[in-house]
Amino acid sequence: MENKKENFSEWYNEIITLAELSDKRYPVKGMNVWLPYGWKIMSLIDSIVRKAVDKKNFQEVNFPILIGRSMLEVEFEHIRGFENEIYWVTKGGKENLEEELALRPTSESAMYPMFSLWVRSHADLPLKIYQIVSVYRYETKHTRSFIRIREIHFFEAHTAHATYEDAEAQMDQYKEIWREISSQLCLPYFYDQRPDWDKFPGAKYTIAFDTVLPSGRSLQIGTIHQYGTNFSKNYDIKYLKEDGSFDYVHQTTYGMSERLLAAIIGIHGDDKGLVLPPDVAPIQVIIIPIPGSGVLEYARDVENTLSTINIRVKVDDRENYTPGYKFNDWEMRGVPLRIEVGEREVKNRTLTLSMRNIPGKVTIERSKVIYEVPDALIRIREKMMDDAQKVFRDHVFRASKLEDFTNEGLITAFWCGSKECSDRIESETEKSALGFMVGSNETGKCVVCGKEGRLAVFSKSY
RNA sequence: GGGGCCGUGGGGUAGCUUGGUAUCCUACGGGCUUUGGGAGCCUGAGACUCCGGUUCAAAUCCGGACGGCCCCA
Repeated sequence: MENKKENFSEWYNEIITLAELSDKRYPVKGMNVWLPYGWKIMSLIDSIVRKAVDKKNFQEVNFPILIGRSMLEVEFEHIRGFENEIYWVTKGGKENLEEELALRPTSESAMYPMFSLWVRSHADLPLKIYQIVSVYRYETKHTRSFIRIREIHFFEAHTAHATYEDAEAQMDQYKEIWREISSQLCLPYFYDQRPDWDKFPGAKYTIAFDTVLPSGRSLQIGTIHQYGTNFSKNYDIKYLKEDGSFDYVHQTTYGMSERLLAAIIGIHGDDKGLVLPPDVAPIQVIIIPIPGSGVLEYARDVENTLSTINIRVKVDDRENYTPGYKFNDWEMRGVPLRIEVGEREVKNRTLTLSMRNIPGKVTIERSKVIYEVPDALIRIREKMMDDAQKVFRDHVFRASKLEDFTNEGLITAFWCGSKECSDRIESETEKSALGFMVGSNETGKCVVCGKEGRLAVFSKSY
């Protein structure tokens, strides 16, 4: 196994193959074959997301993958932001299509013509929907599993509101949703308001959730966008107000992808392999029987008990592998909690527990398993969050001048907000502006030009 | 966008300079045996990315396609 700190890129690739998350041999560039274990983790991430947004009254929908050229090509900056990375379907069988069809790169242009039909009056607002689907982007930069791919597993929420204030309140609610999701995935982050030249095409403004991987490069793991009326004016989404007049709706979106999985792999993994947050572990508890009389029955009994309290548990009863092999195997796959049972445990009515991210083994009484196991899973999650926060803090550096931009990681510094100063920083340090740090009111002199600026975050990003 | 490196069983590789029999590790099937931190022995199956060229003969040399990796903008 590669060394994670020294050789992050190689380590990352290797663990994806070893843990059987995806099969990289598919012969079309940028396409990911999800293997059962990887897909299960992603599905668990999706269900956490679903639960969090459902609670806020979002409704799940599913739009078509194909978008007519005329729907996409409403004349404004949205399409120009994507035109270089759209896959086009130009033929049906042997015939050229009368209107070419795009594989959605994101779904605004698919959804908003329908929004225009759905929204009649203020009583239809707010409209809050989401979908979890594949979107397609013809990436020209080199692809990387779960980080830069051409078929993206995409969560996208879209809303429409009567007023800008309502849309702003939605932006705050997104942050509340993200706080819940990120704590279950144990992911630390900054909120950065993207510079105008880097915001989502068509948006009024974009706030990104940025984290950092052990390579020192930042990874955008989520974005929320305020559209104002930019899209509703182009897609004609109007509603009848109480006073009888018409007005355009104000819109927002929220996007995330399998980069969440990339962040989990990169941030929590170690030189033994994956470390999965209990909430997304396909197997939360693995029971390893050490062969002996009565052991297997004892193990299965514990498995049944844990199943009844909805723990994802499995007995590894493979006969052709030694316990030592199984220990290493499941640690590599990131299973949070292991229970060892042998004749010793059977005789004493005990269980031996080993937590993936906490050294040592502890012995508990068999009769207390339904309390001890959930408790251990909580401790594992808390430790993961603490460790991740610590590493994140260790990768954030404060700079007061350009010469301080030397560290591998996120740099915080004052910046006037101009493109010229950001370009200068990029050419001299390879790091570019992720944007102003949201939530900070600190002001000071721009590290480049010396004009009045605000606290911003810089990094080399994926 | 520009430049460089590379494609050999499922994975990792040797062989390529100097053309002729394809190496090892691992994983996989069968058998015996073992099992409290990656056991051992026996045995079996499995590969030169594709298309074209040179040649008596191509994994090896030449051209192209496809795919992968890295660096710079």
